Amino acid sequence: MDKFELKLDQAARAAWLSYVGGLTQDEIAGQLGVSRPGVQRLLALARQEGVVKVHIDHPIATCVALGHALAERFELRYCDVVPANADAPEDAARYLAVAGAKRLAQYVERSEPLTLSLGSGRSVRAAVEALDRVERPQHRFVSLIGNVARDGSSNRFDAVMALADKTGGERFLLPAPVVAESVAERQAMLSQRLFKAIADVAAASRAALIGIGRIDAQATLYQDHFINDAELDELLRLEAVGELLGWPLDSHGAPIECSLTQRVTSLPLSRFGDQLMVGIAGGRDKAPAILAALRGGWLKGLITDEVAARWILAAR
Amino acid sequence: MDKFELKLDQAARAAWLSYVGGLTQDEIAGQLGVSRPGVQRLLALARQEGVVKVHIDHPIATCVALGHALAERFELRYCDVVPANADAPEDAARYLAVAGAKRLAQYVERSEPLTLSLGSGRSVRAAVEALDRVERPQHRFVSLIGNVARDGSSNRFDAVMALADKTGGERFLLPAPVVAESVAERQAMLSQRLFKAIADVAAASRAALIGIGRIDAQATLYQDHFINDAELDELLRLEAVGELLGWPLDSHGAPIECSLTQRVTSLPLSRFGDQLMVGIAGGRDKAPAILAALRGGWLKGLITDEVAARWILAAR
DNA sequence: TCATTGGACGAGCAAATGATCGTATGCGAG
DNA sequence: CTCGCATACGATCATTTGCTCGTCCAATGA
Repeated sequence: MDKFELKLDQAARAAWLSYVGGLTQDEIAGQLGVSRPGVQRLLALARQEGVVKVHIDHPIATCVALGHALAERFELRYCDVVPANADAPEDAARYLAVAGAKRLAQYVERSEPLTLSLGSGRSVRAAVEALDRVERPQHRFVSLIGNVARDGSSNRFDAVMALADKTGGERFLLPAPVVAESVAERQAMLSQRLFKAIADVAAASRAALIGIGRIDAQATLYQDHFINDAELDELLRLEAVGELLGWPLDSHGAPIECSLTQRVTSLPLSRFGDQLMVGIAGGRDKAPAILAALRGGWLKGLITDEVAARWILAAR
Repeated sequence: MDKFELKLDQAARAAWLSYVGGLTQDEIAGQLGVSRPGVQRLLALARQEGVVKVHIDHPIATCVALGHALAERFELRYCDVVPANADAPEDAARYLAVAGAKRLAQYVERSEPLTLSLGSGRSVRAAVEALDRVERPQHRFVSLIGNVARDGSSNRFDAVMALADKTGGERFLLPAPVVAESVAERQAMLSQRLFKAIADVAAASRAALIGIGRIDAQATLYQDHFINDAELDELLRLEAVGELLGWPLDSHGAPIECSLTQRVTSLPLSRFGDQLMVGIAGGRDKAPAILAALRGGWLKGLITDEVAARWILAAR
């Protein structure tokens, strides 16, 4: 019999005793008549040779695996993947919100004063709503994207507003529409003292939770009338597939320069290099946009669902 | 969603990260936003609820499992089970011998002086033969069963002789036939000074490796003419199924008192209460005998093969 | 409203684990 | 036969793990 096979036999014995039998390495060493480090090596060999197979018998396991793969591929600090319930699509959105709320809670529950940024998107809003109410007046919450509608009214239902309401923290809202009417208007806004002050607060924030938008006829930017038909057409022509804070990205995640971007009032993406930008979005439709954001390296964290995760990993 | 299910979700996540992802509990704690002891508890829960399934992908695994089950059931210090190669039956005997030699080597290789007992049986002999030659003149080897044939000649091929030859150790042989011609002859032998001296050496031995014999027309005792037709018939009538050192046992492992046992010269089984008696035998045919020996509680170690192990465990 | 009890939580500690290093052992080439 | 190389082994140490205990919080009942 082969010398290597004999060793593998021993390794399999050791593996059984360790993983199934539940013995300690010392006991196994006694049983097999080798030293404790010898057992160590046998176990390492058994794992390396694939003799030991571990299976996690729970639906969530595939989600964790997907998240791990995404985190590895795109160098994320973390990636949460929630199950996509095919039977009840509305559940997926709720799962996403709960997962987002969990991450938010990790920050908000801390008692040291903290600055947190929030982007736009229904998912961000839903995450905030899923958060438990907790008194944290010491925190500051900044919106990274304008919350003024075309008609000049402030959006009462902004995520920052909701979060500040829930915690009693301070709120900092960008006093601007997402897209200015003209380049000159944008310049005027950006040079406001208040605007700069808010940008400073945002720069000091620990982390940011932002939505990821798609660019097509169902794009939020378009449906909420932040951009018009002509602007959408231009973006589609330039092959934009997604947007972060209103900044359009191509399929490789590179920012797209165009007439629209001359008038976007959000803080530039490049300003967030050192903070933990977390994207939250899910669903097959948003997958290409998420992939673009990941490829561009803009995100350090991601909260998504199984469907999007699978699509992205399959897209290579 | 159920509170318990949520916890199990978390537990499954933790289990995946730990067993598949290979993260430490500290890292998992960071990922999941719980304390390290929390992860500990989650992993314990996952194991307890059967979320984690470990499979050892190697034929030897079933052998180890069988051995473990036998050791548990019959309170053995250890139980080695070797694979039964259905294609090559002669291999089974060699495997058994190698396994026996391994256990023997554990004792023999020690440098402190050691006394070791050996019983009868082809398996014991084969185990000794499979042992590597090693110089250990400090050891003492005792035979627990007579090695004098009916014609008065000493059995040159006794296991003790072979082992002493291999190691240069001292040999102590019982100067008697296995079964005396008469009760009186047995008395005479047992009262010899030499006989008593050997019994004392045997009593001082650390461990004993003994064969397990079956009682039927193919019984070694009978085929080697240690007992005659009439004696075999008596044993069968009294429902003996096996023997240890010539002492017949019924199917529950209880010693059988009969005319034959009045003349057996081996040391009584009850004398070995405090030492490590290891049985070695395999094969479907010997399985009932092995089961009897186990049920009687005579053995503290067992070396057998897959076929016998399966039969014994199935016999309940 | 307050006391009580059950359960969860985290600090701290002992045991177990994985890894490194120096040493021994065997094997092949010269 | 001897040298050099490579491989394997076991002592030792840092890290990780499992566990115990005291504490706290929430639910329950008087």
